[in-house]
Formats: sequence, C-alpha cells, structure tokens
Amino acid sequence: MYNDRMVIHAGEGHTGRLTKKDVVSEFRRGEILEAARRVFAGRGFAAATMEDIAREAGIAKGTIYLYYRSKGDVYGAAAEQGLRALHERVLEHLRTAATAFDKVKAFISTKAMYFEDNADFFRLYYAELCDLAAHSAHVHEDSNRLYLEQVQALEKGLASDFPDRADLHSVCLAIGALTYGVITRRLRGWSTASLEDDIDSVVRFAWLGVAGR
Amino acid sequence: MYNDRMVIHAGEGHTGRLTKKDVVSEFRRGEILEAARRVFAGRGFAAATMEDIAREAGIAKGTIYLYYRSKGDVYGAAAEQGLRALHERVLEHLRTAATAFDKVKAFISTKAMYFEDNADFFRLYYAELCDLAAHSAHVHEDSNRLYLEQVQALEKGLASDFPDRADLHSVCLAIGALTYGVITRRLRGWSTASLEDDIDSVVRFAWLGVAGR
Amino acid sequence: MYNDRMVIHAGEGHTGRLTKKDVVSEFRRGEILEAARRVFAGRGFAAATMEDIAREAGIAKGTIYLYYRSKGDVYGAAAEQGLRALHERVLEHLRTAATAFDKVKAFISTKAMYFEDNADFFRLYYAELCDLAAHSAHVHEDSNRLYLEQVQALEKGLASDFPDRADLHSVCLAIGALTYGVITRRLRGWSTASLEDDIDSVVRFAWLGVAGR
Amino acid sequence: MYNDRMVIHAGEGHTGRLTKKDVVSEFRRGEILEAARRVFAGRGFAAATMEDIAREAGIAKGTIYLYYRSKGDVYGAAAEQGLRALHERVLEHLRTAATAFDKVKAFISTKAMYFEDNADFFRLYYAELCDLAAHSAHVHEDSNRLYLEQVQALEKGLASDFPDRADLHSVCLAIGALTYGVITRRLRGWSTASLEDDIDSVVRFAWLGVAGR
DNA sequence: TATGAATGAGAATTCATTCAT
DNA sequence: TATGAATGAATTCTCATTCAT
Repeated sequence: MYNDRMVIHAGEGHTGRLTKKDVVSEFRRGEILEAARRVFAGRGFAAATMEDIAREAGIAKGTIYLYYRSKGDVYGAAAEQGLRALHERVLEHLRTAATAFDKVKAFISTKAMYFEDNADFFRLYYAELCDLAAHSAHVHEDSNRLYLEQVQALEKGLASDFPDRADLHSVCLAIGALTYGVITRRLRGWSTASLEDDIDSVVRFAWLGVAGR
Repeated sequence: MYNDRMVIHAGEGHTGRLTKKDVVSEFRRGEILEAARRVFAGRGFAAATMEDIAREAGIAKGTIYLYYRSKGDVYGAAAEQGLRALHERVLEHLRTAATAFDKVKAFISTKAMYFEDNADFFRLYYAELCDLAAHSAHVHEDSNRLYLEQVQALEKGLASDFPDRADLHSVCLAIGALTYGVITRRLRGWSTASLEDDIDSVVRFAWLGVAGR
Repeated sequence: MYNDRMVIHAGEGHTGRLTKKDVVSEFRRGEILEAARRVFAGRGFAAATMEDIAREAGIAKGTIYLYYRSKGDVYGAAAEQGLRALHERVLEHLRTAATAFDKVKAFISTKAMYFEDNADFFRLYYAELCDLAAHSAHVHEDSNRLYLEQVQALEKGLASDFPDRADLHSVCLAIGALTYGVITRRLRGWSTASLEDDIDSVVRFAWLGVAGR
Repeated sequence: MYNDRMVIHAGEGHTGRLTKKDVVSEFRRGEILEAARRVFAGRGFAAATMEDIAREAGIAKGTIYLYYRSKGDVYGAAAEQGLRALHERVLEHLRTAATAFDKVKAFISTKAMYFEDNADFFRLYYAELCDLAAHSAHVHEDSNRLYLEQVQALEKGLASDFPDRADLHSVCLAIGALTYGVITRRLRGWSTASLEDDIDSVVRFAWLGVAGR
C-alpha cells in the first residue's frame, strides 16, 4: 500500500482519533479508487488517462495527486483494494464451509460471484494475473501471492478428506483455472444460463476431478 | 494477413513463382513479426514502442512501415500469425486422435506445448483472450472465433462417445480453462514438474470430469 | 471560430459576464493566433512547426493544444480572424463612402492599408486566395466567398452611378486585382513612394477604367 | 543499326556532338520536370513527395537523384523552365507588336494564354511570385527579376507613345496586376466567358488607364 | 484543499536521401 | 544507369505531472 493511513477503528488512542478531515480524506480516496477501477478496467492501464479518472470521479486532475503520487500509484491502490476484499471473502467462506464439497463450491462461487458483481474489476485483476505489462511490481507480487494463498487455503481444507491424494496442489490449481474459466465465459456472453447454474455445472465437474477414483 | 503470397510448393505454375524479392520481403516480415511478438509480449501493446520493435529486429524504425501500415497493424499480424498456427495444429491433432481420451489429451497437450515453445506469444494471446483493451477488433474477433472453433472441434470429437452428456459444451469449455491453467502455472514458475507430467496430471483431472458418472 | 464568447459590452446580464478565466483564455488565444500568423506568413503552412509557433508565442508546445485541436485548426483560426476583420472594415468603409469615386477609393485603400498594417497576414491571405495547397477547405471557401462579397458590395455601390455599364462585375474584379497589385508591389519593396501616393496612383488608374467612355 | 549522332546545336561543348546518351539524359530530365511541375502545382512544395514525382514520371525514386541533387533542385528546375519559356514568349510578342495598344494586348494575352495552357504551372509560379515559403532563393530571385523585366519591356514599348506619362512604370505594374487578375478569375471558375472575351475586357480596361487623360 | 492551465518528454508516423544490387 | 529497400531526422500530437492561484 502506498497510503499507510488505514481505516481507524474505535478504541484507538488520542493521536489515532478520526478527525472530520480524515473521514473526508478517506472518502476522497475511495471515490478516486472507484473511478480508477472503472477506467482502468475499461481501457487498460496505458490508455486510461488521469483526466479520465478525474472526470469519472467528478474532481479535478490535480486533486488526485493530493492523494496518490502517480498514475501507477492509483493503479496499485485500486488493484490492491479489490484484491484484498476478494481475498478476505474467499478465506472467510472457505473457513465456514463444512464439507470438502462445500469448500470446493465456496471457492468457486465466491470468486465467480465477486467478479459478477465487480465485472469491471475482473479485467484489471486478470491482466495482473496474466502478468501483461505489470504496471506495479508490488501489486503483481501481491496478486500472485494472494492467489496462491487462496489455493493453499482450499488445499488445506481438502487435505483431511483426501489425505492420500499426492496431487492435491495440482488439483486445487486446476480448480482455480476452472473458476476463471467460468467467469471468463460469462463475461464474454458465451453463457446463457444463470450464474447459479454455471457455478453448479463447474463445481460438479471439479468435484469429479477431486473425488474421482 | 497482409502478405497473401504464401510458401509455394513444387509444381506451381509460372505466375506463382517466388521471386527473390518475395523471399526477402517474406523474410523481413517474419523478422519483424518475431521481434514484435517478443516486444508486445514483454511490455504489452501500449508500452511497446516501434523503436523497441525495430531495435529488437535489428532494423530501422522506418523500415517497419515499409511492411506494415501502423503499430496496430504489426500487432494484428503478429497475433494472427501465432493464432492461426496454433489453430491448425490443434485441429490437425484432434483429427488424428483415435479415442476420446486421446482427443482430450491432444487438445490440452497441443496447446500447452505450443505455448511452452512460444512462451512470448502466450502473453499476447492471453491478452487478446482476456479482452484487455482489444487493440484490434479484427484480431479480437478472430481470437474468440478460433478459440470457440477449437472447443467445438473437441466437442464434436467427444460427441459419439458421450451421446448422453447434455453438458458436453460446458465440459469442453472447462477443458479449455484447465488448459490455460496449466500453461499459466508453468509460465509463472509455479510448477517444478516436467511438461509431460503437468499435462498428464491435468488430462487425468479433465478425463474424470468427462467420463465421470 | 472555436470561441464563441466574444467581447461583452456594458449592461449585459449575469450569464453573459466575462469571467477572469474567459479573459485569460481569450488573451491566450489571441497570443497564439498572433504568433501563428507571423510564423505561417514567414514559412508557409507546411514548413511552420508547432514548436515554432509556441516559441514565437513564448509558451510551450502542448499549451497550443489546450486552445486548438491541431495545426490545421490554428491555421484556420488565424486566417479566419484576419479575414473577417478585413471584411468588416471593407464593407463598413464602402457603406460610408459618399460618391462612386469615394467607393472605389475606399475599396482600394482599406485593403491596402489593412495589409500594410498586417503585412505578415498578407502572405497567409494570399496563399489562400491563390489556392495553393488549401490547408483548410473551410477557410478557403470563406476566403473566396468573402472576397466575392466585397467585390459585389463595390459593384452595388457603383451600380446607380453607372447603370449602363454591363461589364460592371468585370470592372470590379479588375479593381480587386489592381488592389492586390499595389499591395504586392509595396510588400516587395518595389515602391519608394508613400502608401498614400501609391493608392492615389492606382485609384486614378482604376477610376479611368470605371468612368472611361 | 543504331545511330547516336543526333541534332547538333551551335556552341555545344567539347566534341560538340550530341550522343545518344545526351539525348536520353535530356529526355529524362524533361520527363522529370514535367511530372514535378504537375505534382508541385497540385500539392504545393512541401506536400509533394519525391515518390509522387517518380510515380508521375513513371520512374524510380532513386533515378531522380541521378539528374537532380535534391527536391529543392527539382523544384527550381521545374519552375525555371516554365518561367523562362513564358519570359521569352512575352518579350517576343512585345517585340512584334506594332502599336501601343497591341503591346498592351500582347502583354496581357500572352501571359493569360500561357497560363491557360499551363494551368498547373500557374500555382507554382504564383506561389513564387507571392513569395510564400520561397523554396529556392535562386528561383525566387529569377521569378522577380524576369517579371520586372517583362514589365519594363512593356514600359519601354509604351514610352515613345506616352512620353509625358511620368507614372508609366506604375501603370505597367498595374497592367501586370490586371493580367494576374484575369488569370486567377478564370482558374477559379469565376468567369463564364471565353478566354478571348475576358482578355478583350481587361485589355479595354487597361487601355483606358493607359490612354486616359 | 482544490483547481486546471502550463509544461515538455515521449511516441507514432513520414519522407528526403543513400546505397547495394 | 536504374532501382527501390533501408535509414533516421523531423514533425505532430498526447498526457503525466507540476504549480500558481
């Protein structure tokens, strides 16, 4: 993160008190990131201009520089925000899933639904994942790391049920691939089914691969 | 394709004769596309400069414009070249595969091996597939179309063996996703196994999904 | 004209008020056009560079693009500005001239004096008139149209005094040609007389052609 | 079979003999100049490319450089050729004109007819005359000098008939201006009359100015 | 804080000229 | 001589970043 001022929770000490200024500032950052995400997703990093982002956010170009040091910075923060939100949601849902099947389903559906809700962010995320012109080494690392952490969390969840599968890591990576497959398919309009049906379909396919033999 | 004069085989008539000029021209085009592919793959479309491509090809910037009209043109040609080569290889291997299992394996391994051999092209291809800032509507359409054609070819190949699977299309798309998963995994260095082992592993996983139940 | 906000006179309502921004903007546009006119006149359209114009105006290259969309745009605006100023002056002076002789003199002297004062603009104007590589179809049309309107205004002014001259239009075009002749002669330094003397001389010549026989 | 002994001109160089080579060379130069004139007239100096000229002449770009050192050189030669042809014709016709009126008519009609026949050259000529972006100082000087020589020749021709006109030079310059006026008018399509009628009309106008009072 | 005018480095593209064949 | 592929300097235009208000 380039901005080390995070949301501050109740019970903080004196110096940590949230002033009105902080709130406004945090609000601005959020607005900018929201706008940036839309713009980057729509045009890609290079084709997006600071002017575009400013217009989308309804502020002046110069104002962005009061909150972020550079275009790359804005990109990094926008990517990271979405990345972490997804990450936490995935880990949380994996944690609360009871059975192995539920875990597989939680993994796939949490991601699919997140991107269905944040379709614009998917492009940005995918671009990072596929490493194309990594605009921020930092984000790229994060992206990779968080992705693998999610896969490992799934792996761990399934380990007790499938103690003899030596290839469990590969299987989980495959499930990750299937997940992105279903998202892509839907974003391109190749699917006419409901999100739930698509998820069910791919979960079933994945489960065969997991439980098979 | 901008050059409609292709490799000419023995026994061709007079008008089809390859002049020395044609050969040199074809060679230059090849050099440029080779260089372009590397540069686009490394930096992405927008960040790549014509200067970069020229330097990589060991020629002057202006020379590129003798063979291609614009940066977008070079991109389109580079993408298309690789796209079609892969496409033909996939269809051919699917044709010659005997059993359903062989077809699944042919689909996955042909693609995986092609990209292992043309790692630099993968980024370019993936960028198109994932639609990020489609630089050439033409290429993007082609890319989509060819991809779906490959999936349908696989589907057709499996249809006689699995006449009762209503979800065969979804299954084949899933196999497509798995294929890209294994390629990505390897390109990122997440895999320490041999290419053959990785392919076998994912083929086995895919086969469970196809043949299961 | 790209700026439709013109000078605003006293007594205007609220919405029409000239803000400070407008004034600055108008000032910049003026500066740029002034510089552009000098540069285009000196080197011609093609040889003039945006860098030249920027340097002449004492601003940065990019700044020009804040006010005009392209080099052709700057050219068009510079040409149009001068064109219209001259046009209005010619029509006004024709209107207030009492006799036919005065009208002829007004036509010639207004133009000659305008170009003596705006020598740099003359080249630009002349280039348009002589159609050489019309850089802006719009300007070229305007230029032609305004020129003919001026000639027709003269014709109309003389019509009542010379109701029997069937060739009045030709005569007026000839007066137009004489006018450009005197301007050219002076700009090239072929004349050592005063502007007034040159004008008188050509007016006398023209008047002979008008009133003769 | 082949005979390289061609027409021999007085005052020729060393051997004095025109070889076949010379003839071919002269022919090429002519072709190039012809093409150059058309291209420069159509697009103006800057917008014309060597490629354009080569294509128009039906030869290769490099070949032009065997005959002329640079683009400016080609321009200079093309302009000069036309310039001198016109010049000689004007002087010749002035010489053979019997009366003062005939001289005025000869001056005007020779020029008007030359440009009517070489409409493409007019632009080039005019551009030089009006000094816009003088592409070759040499040509520009020539152009000016030849023009004034023509005017002076007319002046001399009229001098004996109008020994008391102190302003004869101005009058002749005015006739020059009228001449360009009629040419311009016709090239723009402002005139529906025949060339002869237009010439007669302007000659009459001019003669009033000359003989008037 | 917020603004947006100004800046200028940087990129795509063109074309006069050269040179190997 | 003739060719035309190759070159790279020069030009237009864009946009991230700065800064005076």
